[in-house]
Amino acid sequence: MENKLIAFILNEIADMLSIDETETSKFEVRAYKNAALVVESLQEPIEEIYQKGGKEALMELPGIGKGLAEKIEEYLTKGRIEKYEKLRKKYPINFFELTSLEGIGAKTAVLLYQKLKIKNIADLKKAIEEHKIREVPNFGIKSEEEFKRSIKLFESGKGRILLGEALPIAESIINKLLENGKVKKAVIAGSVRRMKETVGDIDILAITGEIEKTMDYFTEMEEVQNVISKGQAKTTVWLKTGISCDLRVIKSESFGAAQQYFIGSKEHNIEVRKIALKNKLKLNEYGLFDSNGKMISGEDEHDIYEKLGLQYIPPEMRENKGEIELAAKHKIPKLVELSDIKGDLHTHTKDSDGINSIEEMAEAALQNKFEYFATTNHTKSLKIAHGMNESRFREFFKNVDKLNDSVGKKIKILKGAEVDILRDGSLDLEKDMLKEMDCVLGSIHSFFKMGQEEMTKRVINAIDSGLIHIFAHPTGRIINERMAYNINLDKVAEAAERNKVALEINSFPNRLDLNDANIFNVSKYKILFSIDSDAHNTSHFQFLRYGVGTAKRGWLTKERILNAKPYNELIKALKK
DNA sequence: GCCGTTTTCGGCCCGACTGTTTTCAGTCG
Repeated sequence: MENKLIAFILNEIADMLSIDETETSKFEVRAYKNAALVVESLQEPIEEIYQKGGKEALMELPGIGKGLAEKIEEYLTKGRIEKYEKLRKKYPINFFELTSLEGIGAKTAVLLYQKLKIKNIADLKKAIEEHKIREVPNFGIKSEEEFKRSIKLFESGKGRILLGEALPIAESIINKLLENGKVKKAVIAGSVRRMKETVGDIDILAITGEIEKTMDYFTEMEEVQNVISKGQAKTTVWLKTGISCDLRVIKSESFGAAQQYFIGSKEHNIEVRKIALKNKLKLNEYGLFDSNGKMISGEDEHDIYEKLGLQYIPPEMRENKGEIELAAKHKIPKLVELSDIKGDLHTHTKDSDGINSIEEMAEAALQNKFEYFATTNHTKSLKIAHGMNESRFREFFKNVDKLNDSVGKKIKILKGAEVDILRDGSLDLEKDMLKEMDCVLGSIHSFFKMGQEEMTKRVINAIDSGLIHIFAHPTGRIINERMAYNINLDKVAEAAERNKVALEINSFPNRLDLNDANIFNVSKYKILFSIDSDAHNTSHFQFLRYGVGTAKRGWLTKERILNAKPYNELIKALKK
């Protein structure tokens, strides 16, 4: 797949063009940047698009016209783009590396190259050590320190953290701001609000009558490591947890506009602003304005979308993936909510690798107001997790039966297992045993490195067995730790449709598997999804909100969610 | 370099903060 590489080249061309900026090339730069984004987010390999429809098919893509289609064609047929080669000769700089440092864009990179022959981060490090940066015109000691800090950040690799870490921090900061009394209202914006699986920073919007005191309080919170910038409208701090946090002070008449703007995404906002322009209106973070500059909306986010002729768009959908077209037709689906989830179908107890007993899990499930949950311990071949064999399951289920007798009126406990799908696709427990269970998850915990064909066949074998209800964490990826195994999800979804097997959306913060893009892609099949916590202790039930957020990012409604069904319907669905 | 429900020419999202300067360019979101 050449998409990433072509996007990379288009980005570099944009960087290099931006150096010699005349009035016209400013927009050429934007065109290249925009095209890079389009190519990178394509679901299909661009070489396939080209093979099928040639240059004309490329020109069908948004933001790609004749010129860019020819550049892409040149790359696909000759393996090189002349314009790119020429620019590279002029600027032999590792732009990708240098511009990924905070505070360095293409122009600074070139200035550093022209003055100090700096081509990459290693060169920059050396120049900082030798205190050469401060000798360059327009730079000083502060710039030198800023670059040093950026490199440290880059090398620590802590640029992005898990949603599951960021959201609780953001909520805690908001609570403190509200308790402090100076802040009337505070909300989360940015990628945290959009429930992206990882986030690069935390954005908080607040209304306050006492700006300076609020900014002072914010910069002095115990979570803060150091202050990056501090102003009347915006203050940025670096948190001890290794992420930056922006606090923006908003006037109440602009609060809706600010939310619309700062929730993003950037790509979504650009499209919404274009719609405003088409209607001879202007939209910015302060409000929606008519051609006379009169504010016609701003306090309420819903009202802004409405005045633009758009249905309200849930933050999780705001990625410019077609949601604006749907909103214009008033066809935004009613997405699943956490309150729709009636129970959890993937949980563990201390009998395999969990922490709590089945009794404690039942109590916690009750507190979460579940109608039911399934207890699904690991099976015998997963030794590391104390996987259980048939006789241990039988013993364990006697306990569950007893517990159901006593709490069954309040909550139903389904007997199940997370059964290993072995190398050949067979299952790690006797068939008769599996048939007796209420809810069986199949999952992969071994031989992750199989080729795509073999891995896909292995999983389809398991799905075709008719013995599993849910295929758990379908790609096996662990964010920032382990790549997804190589599997053809389309074929898996086809098999799941055939066998009425649900695909899991595992809510564990470092899994979120299926992810948003996977969900979006396979939702074209007539399958259900199961949003599960994979709880290994009683507090893990709270992870469900991340799974629900991911499902919303994949545009799912509650009708598509197996465990949004009430108990009686769930049982019927599982019997099938 | 892209694009079209005023346009095949003339637009293209836009405001905040910083550093080093003294009026603004660069970067970011």
